[in-house]
Amino acid sequence: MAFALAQLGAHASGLFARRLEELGLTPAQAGLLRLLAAAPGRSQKEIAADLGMPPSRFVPFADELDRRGLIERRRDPEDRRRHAVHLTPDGRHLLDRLARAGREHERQLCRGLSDGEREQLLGLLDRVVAEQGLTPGVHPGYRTG
Amino acid sequence: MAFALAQLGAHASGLFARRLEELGLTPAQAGLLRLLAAAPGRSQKEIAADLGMPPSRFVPFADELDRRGLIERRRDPEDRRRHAVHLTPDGRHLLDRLARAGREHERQLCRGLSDGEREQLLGLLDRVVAEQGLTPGVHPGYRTG
DNA sequence: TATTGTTATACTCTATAACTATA
DNA sequence: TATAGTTATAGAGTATAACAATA
Repeated sequence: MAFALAQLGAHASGLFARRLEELGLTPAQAGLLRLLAAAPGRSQKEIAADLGMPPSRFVPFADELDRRGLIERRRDPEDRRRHAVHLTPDGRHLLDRLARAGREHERQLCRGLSDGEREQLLGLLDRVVAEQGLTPGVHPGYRTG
Repeated sequence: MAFALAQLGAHASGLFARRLEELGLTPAQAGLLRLLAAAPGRSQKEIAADLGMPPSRFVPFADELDRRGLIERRRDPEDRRRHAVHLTPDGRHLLDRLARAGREHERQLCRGLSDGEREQLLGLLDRVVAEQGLTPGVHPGYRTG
């Protein structure tokens, strides 16, 4: 079972990464966009910590998306050292396309299962997620740890 | 469901990687040991292709395990260009410990499920594996592609 | 001349540490 | 003096290309 889970997890991640590639995004970039939608306007340092990267790496990482007009930094007038990071309208639009890609991805993985089977599988997976002490809806990617 | 699979797959791989670490192995090194047990005596070039790495990378990769006495290269007397790669007795012994670690890993992931539920889950996962066109028992790791 | 294994070079990615500006 | 952001430097890992031995 461990093997089937690892195999399917890699398969699912790989397929989704390919869909992201069609949108011009890496998984990490998509993660930042989602994070900004959920919690806009935070400092680069805070966001970098959430993403598990040092601030020095966040800078060029954000530069790329900034250059493409998907995010923007706004200097905090209260504390001019802080750069609050926000989605731009273009970024929000791309996030919509990303959500659509996610729904198609889900359909692609579930094909061949009946509705009942799909619910049954999801129920069992959720049981294992809980039993393993994982937080539903959050996963740290494939880093070691 | 895609998310739960990716999350659990990463979790399972991460836990197993930690067990391997206790044996002093990376996942790639463990993969080579398993491959040598299944198909001993092949050339470095063939094995490198199976593992998806260029021959130039296989050399230092194998050097490490060679230095630790887990594998050995034997020059093919028929064609002295070829170096046939084999497990040593120490390598076979480590492979036994690896198999034990795998069984413990499996138990750890299945805990909290009844025997019936475990079989049900495994059956559904196998269905998805087949539906997605994956080969049971083989997965390429988390590389892109 | 072609092939196996090896070494050398160059490139990418990343983290740590130095630096700038604001506080 | 301390902190947010940035830039510089250095290290690991990797692939491509050159090389040596054998066919």
